Amino acid sequence: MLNPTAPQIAPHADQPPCPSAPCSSTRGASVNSAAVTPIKLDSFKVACSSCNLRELCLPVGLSQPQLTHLDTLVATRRSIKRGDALFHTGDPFKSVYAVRTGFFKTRVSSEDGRDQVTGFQMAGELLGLDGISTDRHACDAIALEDSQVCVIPYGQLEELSREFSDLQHQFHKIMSREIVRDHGVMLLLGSMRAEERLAAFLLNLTQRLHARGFSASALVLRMTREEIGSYLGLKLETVSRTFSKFQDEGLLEVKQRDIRITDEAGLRALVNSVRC
Amino acid sequence: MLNPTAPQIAPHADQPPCPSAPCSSTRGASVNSAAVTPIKLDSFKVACSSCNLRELCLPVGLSQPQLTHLDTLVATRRSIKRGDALFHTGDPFKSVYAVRTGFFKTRVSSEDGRDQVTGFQMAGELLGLDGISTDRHACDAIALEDSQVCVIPYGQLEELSREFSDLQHQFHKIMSREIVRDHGVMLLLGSMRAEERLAAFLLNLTQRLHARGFSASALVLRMTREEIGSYLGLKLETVSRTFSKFQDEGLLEVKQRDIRITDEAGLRALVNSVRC
DNA sequence: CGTTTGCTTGACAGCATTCAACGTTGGTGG
DNA sequence: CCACCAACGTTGAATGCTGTCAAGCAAACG
Repeated sequence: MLNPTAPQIAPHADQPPCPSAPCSSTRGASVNSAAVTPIKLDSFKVACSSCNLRELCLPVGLSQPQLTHLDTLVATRRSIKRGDALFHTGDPFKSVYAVRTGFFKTRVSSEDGRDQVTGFQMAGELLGLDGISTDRHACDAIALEDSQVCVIPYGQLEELSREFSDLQHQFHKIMSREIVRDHGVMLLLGSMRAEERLAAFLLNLTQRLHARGFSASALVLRMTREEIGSYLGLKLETVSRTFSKFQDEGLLEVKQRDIRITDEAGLRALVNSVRC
Repeated sequence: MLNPTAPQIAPHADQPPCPSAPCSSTRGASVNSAAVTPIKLDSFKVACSSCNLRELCLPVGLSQPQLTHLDTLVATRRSIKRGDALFHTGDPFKSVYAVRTGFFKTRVSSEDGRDQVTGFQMAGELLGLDGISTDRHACDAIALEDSQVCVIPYGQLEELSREFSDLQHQFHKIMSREIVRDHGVMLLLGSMRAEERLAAFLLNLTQRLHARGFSASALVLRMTREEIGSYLGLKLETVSRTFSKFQDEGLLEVKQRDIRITDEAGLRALVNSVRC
C-alpha cells in the first residue's frame, strides 16, 4: 500500500515488452512516449480497436465486438501544446480524455492562489473524471509536453455503458482506482518525510513507465522540481536537495531531468522504513 | 431534544431548518444522528423511498417510480458497534454502503504500520467505493459510534443503473465528488499549515452537519485528537495545541469534544489567508 | 549571445514533532 | 459509593526537518 500511486493499469501485463530506456532529450519533445507510438499518429484512423494502448486504457478487457462499438464513441483526438491546458477549472464538462501521447499534470487551486498538483498522467490514463460531479471541471489539466488525447464524450460513454456491462464495470474500476490512488497520496502527504515521498514518487513513476514498455531504471522527468514539490507537498529546494542526497548515497544518478536508478532496493527500503 | 421533522438537504438549499446544536453527550451515544432519526429505526421498513436521508444520499433526484426500484435493491441494513469495522482492507468487495445513522472513519495503512485517516463519513454518505477497483476493499471502515448502514449490493447497483440513467448518473456523480474531495484534502495536506488545516476541517464538518439540520456553530466531535491529526497530517499534540490556540484567540470554545464556533468569519479568514 | 527559466547549494529561521509530565473523563470492580 | 485504571487530552521544553532567503550556475530559447 506504500506505493501510493500505483494504478495497475494493465492488471495482468506484468512483463510487457521493454525497449531500452530513453536516454537524452530536448525539453518538450515526447521522448518517453516516442517508444510507445513511434509512428506518426495522424496516419492512423482513430480507433480503440487498433490502438496499441488498449490494454492500458479504457478498453481493457473488452471483446472485439464491444471494441467496435467503442470506436464509434471515441471519434476525435485533440492535440495540446506543451504548457497549454486541456481544460481549466470551471470549464463546462462534456468529455473525459484518454492520454494518447505525451504527459499531463492536474492541479487544483485555492482561492488565495496556492495550488497543488494532484497528479501526473501518462499514456493510457484518463483525465477529467472530476468534472462529472458538478458538470464543470474541478481542476486544470496542463500538458507537460506536446500531447494528444482521445476525446470521449461523456454522455455517449454513459449511454454505451448502459448497453455493455463490461464497459460500465471498466469505467467504474477506473474511477475507483483514482480514489484509491488519491488515498495513497494522502498517506504520502500525511505521514511521510521528504526522502520517503520522493522515493515513493520515483518508484511509482518507473513502475508506470515500465508497464508501458520503458526501462524500470532510467527515466526522463517531464516536470520541474517545483511541480514535483507541489505534488509531494515540498518546496522545490527540498526536492532538489533530496535528489542530491540520493545521488550522494548512490541510489540515483541525477543529471537535471535525467534520472537513473542505481539502487532500486535502496529506494524501496526507504519507502518502507519506519519513521525514527 | 431536536427537531424530529425531516432535516433535509437539497443540493441548493442554503438555509435549511436549523435546530439548536446537540449539547452534551456520552461518548458512543449517537447524539448528532439522534436528531435525524429520533425514532427507532427497526420500526421502519427498509426503503429509500421513505427514508428522510433520500435527499442527501444515493437517491438524490430520482423520481418516485425509480425510487421504488431502488427499494428492491437496498433491502438490508447492518448495524456496527462503535470501534467495529464495516469492512477491512482486503475483504472481498460485494457492496457499497450508505451511512444511515452514526459516524465512520476510513483509513489506509502502509506496510510499515503507519496509517492515514482518509475520511470521516456521516449520514447519507457512501462507503466502499474503493473496493470496485480490485474487487477487494482498499481501506478499513471503522464505526466511531454505534452506527447503521444500508447495504447496497454492487452487482445489483450496476444492473439497475444500466436500466435507469438517472441512477447511473447519480452514482457517477458520487464517485466523482469523492475524487474532487480527495483533491481538496491533497491541497490541504500539501500546502496548509496546522491552523489552516484545522480551521478548514472544522468548517467542512459544520457545513456537512448543517446540511443535515444541525447547528452550524456547535458540534460534538466523534473522533479523537489522534484521528483528527491523522486525517490532517498532524500529530495529536499539534491538534490539541491548535484547538487551545483557537480558544485563546476567541475563535472557538473547546471543551474536550464539544466545540462551539464563536467566530466563524475568523476561521474562514484563516483558511483563506495567504501563507506568510 | 544575452535573457529567461530551471536547478543547486548554503545559511538561517520557524513550525511541527518528539519526549515527558500531568490532568480529565468514563468505566469497572471492590 | 468510591477507588482505581485506561484512554484521551493538555501543556512545556527541546530537537529537527523543511521552509525561506539569497546567490550562483546551467540549460534552453530566440
